[in-house]
Amino acid sequence: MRLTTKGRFAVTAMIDLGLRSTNGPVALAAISSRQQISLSYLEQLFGKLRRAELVESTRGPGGGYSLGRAAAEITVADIIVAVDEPIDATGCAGKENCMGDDNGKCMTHDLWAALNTRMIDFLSSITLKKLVDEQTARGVSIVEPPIRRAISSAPVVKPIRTNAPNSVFALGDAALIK
Amino acid sequence: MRLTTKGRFAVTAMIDLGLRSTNGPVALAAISSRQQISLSYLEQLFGKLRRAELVESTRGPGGGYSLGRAAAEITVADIIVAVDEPIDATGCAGKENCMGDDNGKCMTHDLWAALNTRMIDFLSSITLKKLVDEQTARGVSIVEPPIRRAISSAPVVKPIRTNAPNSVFALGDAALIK
DNA sequence: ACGAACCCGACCAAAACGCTCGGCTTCTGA
DNA sequence: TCAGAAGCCGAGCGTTTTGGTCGGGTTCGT
Repeated sequence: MRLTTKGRFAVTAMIDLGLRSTNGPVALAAISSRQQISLSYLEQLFGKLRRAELVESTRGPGGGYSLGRAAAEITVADIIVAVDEPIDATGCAGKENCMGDDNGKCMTHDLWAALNTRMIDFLSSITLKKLVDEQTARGVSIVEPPIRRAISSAPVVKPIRTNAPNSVFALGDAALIK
Repeated sequence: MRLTTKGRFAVTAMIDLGLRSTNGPVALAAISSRQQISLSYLEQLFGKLRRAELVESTRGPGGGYSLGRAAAEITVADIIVAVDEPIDATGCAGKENCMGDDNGKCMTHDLWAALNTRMIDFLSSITLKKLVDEQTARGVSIVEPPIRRAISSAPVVKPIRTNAPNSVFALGDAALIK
């Protein structure tokens, strides 16, 4: 269970999807412009999400992505596990041959097993539906005009974003952490 | 709030420290050989931990590190925040000028603020004391001979470890995730 | 058939990860 | 007093991850 911006992007996109997937599939380009995530990056993320069967795709014009199952059945843990590679921090990769000098048992292994399951349990308790409801409660306007051949203006604002993994500004977190 | 092996190493080392810091400071070399973490890497981590006042250092022979305050007053969140760089996943780095096409409010920002605080709250609820107690309950033998000029053998086993951030084997997680 | 949308793989720069190395300061004990 | 144990510190290094671009495809509605 890793926790990076990648998983955060995925969760954000999934919420966006959950907010407007009531009437037909949602195109990635729409999510891209709304959430300011690069389209190609979204494609990668949704490739994994689709392989994890969290979303379904419909190709061709008018297509896009829809939720693979009910929003109440999708948890944050599902999403993060789907997009992030698994890590092993035990030092003894699952094996039991790990022992220090004086203590004959590997401490790290069971420790992280415990903490990891706690994390998963926690993030599994937060469903996508809960997050979506929070957003609608906060009054996010979901207009999504049922397009169907009506656009000509709105020349697709390219999301400007440096390729720096984390921005120099962390002031958003300054209030959060501590 | 990022969650990588870095923070895991730090927590592991802090538990090791909490386990044996009852009688005097603990040398990093001891933690290194027990937990199989490179000494120099430990030095970097403990540099940050010291600057965060989670540990105190005593120099000179017989020196080492001890907890900066009671183990019950140190949380996992404290440790992780101390060693990991902060990240910003909001897209709008704390500012309010972020708005999509149709919705005039930034969704991502408050969303991650909420989820982030939830994570912090959760990890803040786990104290170092709790983890240390779990370990002693599981019967970790803490012998730590009060050395004082008595070593000549035991030629400091160099911790072998690839410099791969996460090992190829993730079987430890296979049982944990899902 | 045009084009909207998903699909996919290659590639890329910057950053973080985990670690090494070398030199330094501080302090203890013989 | 002085060797050595320990913390301190910064430069650097190879690899992986991150976030992204590009170019080409395959479907499929209109």
